[in-house]
Amino acid sequence: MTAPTDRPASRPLRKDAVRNRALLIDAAREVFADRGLEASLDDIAHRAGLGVGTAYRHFANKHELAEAIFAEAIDRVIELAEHGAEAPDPWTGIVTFLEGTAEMQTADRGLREVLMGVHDPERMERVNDRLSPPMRRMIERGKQAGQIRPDVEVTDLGIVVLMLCTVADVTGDAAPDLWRRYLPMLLDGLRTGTDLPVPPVPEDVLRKAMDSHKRRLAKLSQR
Amino acid sequence: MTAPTDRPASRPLRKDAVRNRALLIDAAREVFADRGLEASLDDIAHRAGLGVGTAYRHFANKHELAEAIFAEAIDRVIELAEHGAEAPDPWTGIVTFLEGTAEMQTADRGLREVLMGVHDPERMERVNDRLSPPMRRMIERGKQAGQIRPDVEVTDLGIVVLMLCTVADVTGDAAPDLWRRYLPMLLDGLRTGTDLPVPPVPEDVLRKAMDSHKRRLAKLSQR
Amino acid sequence: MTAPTDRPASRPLRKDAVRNRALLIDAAREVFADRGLEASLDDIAHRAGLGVGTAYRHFANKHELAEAIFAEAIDRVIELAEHGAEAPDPWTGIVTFLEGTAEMQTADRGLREVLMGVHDPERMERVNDRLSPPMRRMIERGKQAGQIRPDVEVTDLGIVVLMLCTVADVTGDAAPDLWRRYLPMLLDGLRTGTDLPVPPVPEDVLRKAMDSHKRRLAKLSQR
Amino acid sequence: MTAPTDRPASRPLRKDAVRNRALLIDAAREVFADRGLEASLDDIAHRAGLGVGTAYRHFANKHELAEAIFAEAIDRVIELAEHGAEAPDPWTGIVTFLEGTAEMQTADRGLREVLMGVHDPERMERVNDRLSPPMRRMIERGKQAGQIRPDVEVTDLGIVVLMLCTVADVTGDAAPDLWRRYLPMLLDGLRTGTDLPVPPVPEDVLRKAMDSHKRRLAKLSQR
DNA sequence: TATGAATGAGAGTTCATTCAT
DNA sequence: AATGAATGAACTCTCATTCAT
Repeated sequence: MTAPTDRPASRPLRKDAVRNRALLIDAAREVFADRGLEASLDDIAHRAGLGVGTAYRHFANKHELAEAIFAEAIDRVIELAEHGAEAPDPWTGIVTFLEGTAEMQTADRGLREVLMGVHDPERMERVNDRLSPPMRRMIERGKQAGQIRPDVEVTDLGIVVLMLCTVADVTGDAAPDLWRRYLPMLLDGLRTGTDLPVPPVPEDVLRKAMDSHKRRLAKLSQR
Repeated sequence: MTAPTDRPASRPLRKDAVRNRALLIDAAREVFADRGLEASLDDIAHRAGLGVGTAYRHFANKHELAEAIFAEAIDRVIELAEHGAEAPDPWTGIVTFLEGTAEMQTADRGLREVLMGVHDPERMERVNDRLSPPMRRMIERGKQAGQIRPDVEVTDLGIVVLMLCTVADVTGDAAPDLWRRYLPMLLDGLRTGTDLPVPPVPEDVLRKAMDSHKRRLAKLSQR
Repeated sequence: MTAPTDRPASRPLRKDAVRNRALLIDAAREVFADRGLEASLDDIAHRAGLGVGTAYRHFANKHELAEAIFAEAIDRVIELAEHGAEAPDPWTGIVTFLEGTAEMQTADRGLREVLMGVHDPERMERVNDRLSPPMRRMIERGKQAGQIRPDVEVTDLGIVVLMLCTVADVTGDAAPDLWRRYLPMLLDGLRTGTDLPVPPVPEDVLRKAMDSHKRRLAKLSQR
Repeated sequence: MTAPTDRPASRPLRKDAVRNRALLIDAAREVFADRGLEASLDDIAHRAGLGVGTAYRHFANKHELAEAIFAEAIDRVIELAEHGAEAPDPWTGIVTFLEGTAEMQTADRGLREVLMGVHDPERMERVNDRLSPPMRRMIERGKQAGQIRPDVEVTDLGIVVLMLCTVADVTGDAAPDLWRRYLPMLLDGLRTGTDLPVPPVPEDVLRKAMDSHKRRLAKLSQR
């Protein structure tokens, strides 16, 4: 019997177990921040002052640990999207969403990697399932308000985030705010600008593409 | 070292070595393109029809092999930059450079990864030394022609490439041309657009940042 | 040890313990029957609705738990032997004993494995101490009645059971009754048949042999 | 690239590699003999004075190593069957086959385990494919000569071997010849004897049964 | 010089057993 | 007394790198 990750609400976990789970998550955050998702569970466990087995009691595998760490962050990203979709002014909503997302990812390399895909594809699918609707709404509302060009699609929003994410990923601590320099460029692209020569990716195609991208990267963290 | 400098008629050995080096690089390109930088040296050597040992005669490391590939590709990127810097119309030069670079990276996953940074920082340094001047010229000429906004810097060009590169990396075979959709956005950003709220990164800062980024990623290939 | 010997009205605790012991044995039987002796104690405990720790309160080892099961089953086997030894017709007694034993083992994979030796040798010793006398009596009576050839020994009976047991073990659910096909062969062997070219094993030799056999197999369950 | 087990005849393996392969096989034989098939590859490699990696260069996994060790022995068992099938007197052929097989298994615990099924089911399948025809011929010829009762089937022969094998497995070194005592019993069963109350297993059913038996046991050696 | 065999650290994972709650 | 969290050794397998042939 493994991976109690989603215990439906059964027994509320012993006090020391709670503490150790927290220790593990803290340690994982630190270690992942230091050395990225390729760090070994052994290292994480020992940084937490615990044995490997304990890590495996709490998380079925590395994947789940990473998930646990970033679940919360992902929740907040989704919240950001939902807020963005409900903002009084659609355009402001989009800008706020993109800024917020980029800010979060700037602050946390682990999160960046996770959102860029070094992760379990299936769980990612679910994340996308939650992220798509508000993003779609943002776009729709922007179009209706004449703020977004008609040929923009949901996937464009995702790609924009991705590009900003890359900037943050590369500049890292050295220039943590550089992405802000490119945000307006991309916003302009969404809003006006010259014609876009290539049509957007259909959403399912993008998902599949990202899946295989992730699957590849995932091997790294799985080992 | 046996009778080194001057082997009158028996240079064929040298030729063999050259051929093997080429075979290795080709094989590495193929294998990396297929399976990314996590492919094993064994696989690469065998794809080249050689033994692992031979690979190690030519390259001290998996690192160096990747570098070699990088080197060749970078040579072509630098050529592209130099052509771009000499184009009759500065703006066209820039566009052509960016398109060419992105095209190259689209075609080869390994190259993408390598250019995105899984690499030896020092060699990268030298690459930048060669890439900077033409890129700087492109920008300067563009500014003089009034085609590029005055606050754009060399580093911006690099970042733009990086962002396009990410698009290609994620969409992969599923939508190999999608990056073209975002190129105009970013070109617009370079040309006109709203103000850029954050100043560009000084070049040395970016270099350092990318260095550490690379160092982190490099661990993957080192294993 | 708190106020041990004499707890006047509060014996319920003791009752609980008895119940839990039974629960564990039942669960172990089921799980072992399903998945063999390689099942984990965790699984068994949970099937019993108890914690692992509780299992360890009752049984020092996975060993001992298996023993406990063995013990109960062996009790029944011994009963079978005793009945067989007292049957009005000696031959019928033997046949009934062999059939009954084989039937029991057919029904329960765990029991089969346990009786085939994955077990603590010392406890086994004691089992043999109890099993030998009735088996010996069966043989003696059979000989006196002229139903059993004179050179048959107690150990032969054990070996015959073992052979039938193997048949059941291998055919499993696919042909749970196949062993019945071979029982008459072996019965014939006990009764008449050509000369047996090799003398029977002295009982102590067989015991030692089985001991080491068991010791080897026991490692499997010890892990 | 792994498991050169069946290299078609490519390069003939380096001299030291041949030596090490032999060392590994010897070590495996010893270790398996000592501690059974559950011994770890690590242990075997070190007993051979080699690193684990070397073991994995020669054999894709534990299975293949065991196979390699017993491949030869299995070949000899099959030869025995083929000789048995061609003996001038059918009955003598059968007896010789059974005796020979039992003798071989008596001498080698590892072989016993392998033939009893602690092994890769698929390869076992192939063994059976080679063993069935001669065994079938033995039976057919025996029946035609009136030496074998008409309701005996190929599977019976296999089961008989199995039973003898068990005897040898349990008595081990203590009474290595005891199985000979039971061979005549079973031979009588094949030849005359009382009616067999249960029909023989169809061959495919037995195979499936043994497969699942093996699969279960295989887990032990696979870990 | 080229080869590929050998190495061994290291990764992920499991589970019998102990021990704090 | 019962629980289940913690432990860590053990196991299989991979791969960058070295070195004998």
